[in-house]
Amino acid sequence: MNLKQLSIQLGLSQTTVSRALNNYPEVNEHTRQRVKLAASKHNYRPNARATRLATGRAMTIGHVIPMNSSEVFNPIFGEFIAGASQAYSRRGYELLLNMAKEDAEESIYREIASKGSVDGIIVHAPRVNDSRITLLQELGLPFVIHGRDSSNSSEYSWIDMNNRQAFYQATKLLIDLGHTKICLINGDEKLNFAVRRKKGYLDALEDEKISANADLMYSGDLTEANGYTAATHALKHRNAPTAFLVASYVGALGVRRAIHNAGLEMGSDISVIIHDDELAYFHNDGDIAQFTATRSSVKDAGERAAMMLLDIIDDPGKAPLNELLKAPLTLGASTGPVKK
Amino acid sequence: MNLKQLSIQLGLSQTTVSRALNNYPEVNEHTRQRVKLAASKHNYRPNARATRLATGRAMTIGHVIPMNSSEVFNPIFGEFIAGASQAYSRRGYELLLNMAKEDAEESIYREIASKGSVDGIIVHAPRVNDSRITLLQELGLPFVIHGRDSSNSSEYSWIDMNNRQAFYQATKLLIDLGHTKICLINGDEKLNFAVRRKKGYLDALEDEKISANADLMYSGDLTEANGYTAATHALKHRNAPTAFLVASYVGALGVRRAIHNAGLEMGSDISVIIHDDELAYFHNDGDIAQFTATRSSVKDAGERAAMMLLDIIDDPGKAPLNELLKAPLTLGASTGPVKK
DNA sequence: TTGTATGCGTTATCAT
DNA sequence: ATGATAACGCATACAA
Repeated sequence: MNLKQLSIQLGLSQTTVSRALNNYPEVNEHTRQRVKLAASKHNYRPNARATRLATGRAMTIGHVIPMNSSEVFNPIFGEFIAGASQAYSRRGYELLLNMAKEDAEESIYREIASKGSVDGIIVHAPRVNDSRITLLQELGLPFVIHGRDSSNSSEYSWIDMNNRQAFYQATKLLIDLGHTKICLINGDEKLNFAVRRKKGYLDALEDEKISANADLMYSGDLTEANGYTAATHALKHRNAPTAFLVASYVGALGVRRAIHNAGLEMGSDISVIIHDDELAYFHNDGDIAQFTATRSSVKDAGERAAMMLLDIIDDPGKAPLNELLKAPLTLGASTGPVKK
Repeated sequence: MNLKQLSIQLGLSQTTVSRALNNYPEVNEHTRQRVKLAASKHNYRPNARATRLATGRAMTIGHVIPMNSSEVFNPIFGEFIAGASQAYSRRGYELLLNMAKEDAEESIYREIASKGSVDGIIVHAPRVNDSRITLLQELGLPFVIHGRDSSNSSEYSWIDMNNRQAFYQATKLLIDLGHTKICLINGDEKLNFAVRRKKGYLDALEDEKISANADLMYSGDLTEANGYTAATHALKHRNAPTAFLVASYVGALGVRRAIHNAGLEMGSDISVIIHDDELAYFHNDGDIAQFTATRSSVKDAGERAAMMLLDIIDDPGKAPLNELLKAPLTLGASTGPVKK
């Protein structure tokens, strides 16, 4: 059933039927009711392909997720997207997922911009000095970045958490507890968020006159296995750490395994602080949370990012939007004073 | 730049330019080169909204992910979709993600079918006697299910792993090792896959004349926390299990935590077998795998499901496709003979 | 080998 | 308050 058929059935013009369904004010209320009834009776819905051509809007947002060589899908993306999806469905948008291979990146973005299957995109996992940002500014496609570049941060729209502050505060707490050998297990330091976190860690050490030790810093995809390997390695070091600062819950699961394997007890023998993205499959809850953590819901971030983007699309003239989320430090069972 | 402008630039008709770009054989090779050069020079790409209306195909596949009340995004979906995405990009398709609230399910599927923004869908997480299957058959929208209904399995297309067989074999191994008190920590038994796994477990017990004990069976979302809670509870039972059978790696991380908290050692004191979906963030590898496991790559399943669906779309007359994946049992460090 | 004319199913403009 | 007609940007049947 299409608009033409429906209008013939009703003895009205396509125009009137279309207007009735789209709630144009000028249409007679009785007519509107009659049209809507017939539409739902015949299960009519406007063809999206035609609507999109006619209006020039795709009513679709693209999420571009970089897939690196290891082709790993980070659970954090899923959660962020689940949040964004709520905003889209409220406002009649659909979500297109694009898993871009890093090597063909520029052409992928150019294609997205010119083919017109989306009205805007959310950019995930920005790198240090990410070339995508200037590219997207050139292309003129509305976008919001989950994260930031190092500079020029008010010239485009982004949402981010305060990575430096969170890791500064976490490191400070460990130092206050007497720890001086603190091992950082960080995300991939090609990515901007990881660099900011490292800076927070290093700044806190410096403020407390503790010299940083490169042997106690790891960087990589935050998988369980990588967390395990890094922590196991660190614990074998002649100057083994008494505390770990881990950039994700999933990575911390590997750290926890390494600690147990070394015959140590988390919280008493060894302290651990994580950053907790509040993933639904990895709740850090309970009477006392398992891990002391800086927390920030990545699902909320996704929803807010989506709303920002839709606002920008609705009002293309407006200035870029920026939002910096807090990540408060919450105490759990995994931290304690250093053992003498 | 659109087709009209490009064709004027070239002094050709839109038709010829269109044919040249779409590799129609009749167009002069020299003309084709000239057209393609101009197209890439001007960064021209056909407008997807127009192409879709003209061809009647969306070149897009929908993935419908049920979000239940807890609104949880399962990492397994992400991995499956990452696999599917590879097939789509090879064949020029895009991926639309639809996170459907369970309460409005029927209307969501009707809308997907009638609005025409996708050419087919992949259905995730089929339930027991899932009403979506007959609905989709009525609607006539091509679909592939990841999993199966209980019956009529050759009347629609699906890809699934042999859940019953996998869990039968795993249970059998535990029994061979002398375990009789085996605790099942299963997925949500509203879902079909979980029911099949339970059947494998129960069948093996029955074949070995071991009586099943409802106190040793848990069912729910396979989060770390739920795995922990279930295992902790089981270990406090007066007839505590000597082995766990866990339906996912993530759930098993919680089980592992519970075992450690109880002061037990996995592998020697307590055996654990998991089903391993081979998620990238949760590799069960190493010289000796951490967990003894039945394994089946859900990413591969996603890729194969996508290929099946595209084949069905290309040839609508063909009979439904079915594919049953094996999940071989591989030995790891988490199993051993029962302690006397 | 190229061009003309029509159609895809809507929305939007301009009349009435 | 309703209708006729054009426009969106392509693909394709038919003509040459």
